[in-house]
Amino acid sequence: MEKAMDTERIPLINELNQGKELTEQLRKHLNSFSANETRQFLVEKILGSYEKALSLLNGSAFVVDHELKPTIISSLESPNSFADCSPRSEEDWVQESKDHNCHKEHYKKRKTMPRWTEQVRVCTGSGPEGPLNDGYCWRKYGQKDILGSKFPRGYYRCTHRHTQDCLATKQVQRSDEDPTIFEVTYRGRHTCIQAPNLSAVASMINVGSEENKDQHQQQQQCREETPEKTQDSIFNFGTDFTIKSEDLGTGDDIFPSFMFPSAPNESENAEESVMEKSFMGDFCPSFISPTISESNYFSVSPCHMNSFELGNNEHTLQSDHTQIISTSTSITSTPIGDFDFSLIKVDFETNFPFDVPKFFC
DNA sequence: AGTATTTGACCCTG
DNA sequence: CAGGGTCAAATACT
Repeated sequence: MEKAMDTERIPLINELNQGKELTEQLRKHLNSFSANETRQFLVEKILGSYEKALSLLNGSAFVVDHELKPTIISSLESPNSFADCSPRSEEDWVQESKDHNCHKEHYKKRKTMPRWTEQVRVCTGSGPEGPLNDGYCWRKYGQKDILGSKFPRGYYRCTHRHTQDCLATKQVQRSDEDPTIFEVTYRGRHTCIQAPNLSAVASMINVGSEENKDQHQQQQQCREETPEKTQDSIFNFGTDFTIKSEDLGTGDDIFPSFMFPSAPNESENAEESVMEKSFMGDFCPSFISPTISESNYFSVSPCHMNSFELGNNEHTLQSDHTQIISTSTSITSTPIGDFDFSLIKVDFETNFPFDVPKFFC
């Protein structure tokens, strides 16, 4: 009896210890000039570790095998290292279940994938743009009319599903009562490494800088932006924005995000424009993760954004706000309260380039 | 030509 | 069995 308990607890304790160690390492990296990728990797690892611990607690079948080896950190600068030590992705079990022609198992596991919903309100005069873009590149793979809903539900999966075995998906459903509200349901955590988005922001600050060319190219792979659009958007950064979160008790790592306001858009098809044109598509998901203060409310003074107002941007976006109405209504993952908050903080502090001198006024 | 989206069919769950 | 979620061929776009 006692032994059985131990066999369950030991892996859990190991995971938690690992999370702690990783956090320590992350702290060290915060004080150094480590690459954002390194820090982001650590954050991913930490989250994975906690996630695994949670699934152990839940007895969940959601297995994320983050095997952190001490040597990994030293090779973090190599992008390949991410792939090499990437967690055992959900794709793996999909593949497994395919291989064994075991669809039932596959669906069982799919059911256990972390899932949470967020509502995004788009308050623009001419049409929504940007709010559904959470910093990741999504590819639409289906659309379905839902019984009782006026609007069809769109199904999206991570663009890097095949290249990086990232199984994150999301569903976008426009609200019946208020068409300006989009209900976005996320499933699964991103195991992919997306473009170094914050670096991209930095590169946009240093517009034209030669060394940032690659980053621009990489962003464009996401097919979300033309450089002009991106620039436009970052100017819009200058208006104030807020992050509001009511419930972040999920065990997942994406923490779907608030959006910065972006330029008005004439498009009739809200969802399309939202998915394809918004600036945030290339913004760092970690940065846009809601960093929650005690009051669950975080805002950044426009003053802090002034450095982005580089040009004579005429957009007036006071009414062009995107707001997360609510977040993270976790369905299958266990709320973890304060525990989660600390992770969010780590995430934010780790990725946000506060050390970029130009970022602040 | 390569990549993304659309859409009907298929499969699973409740 | 109905409804939801995913697949994959066809189509559109760049």
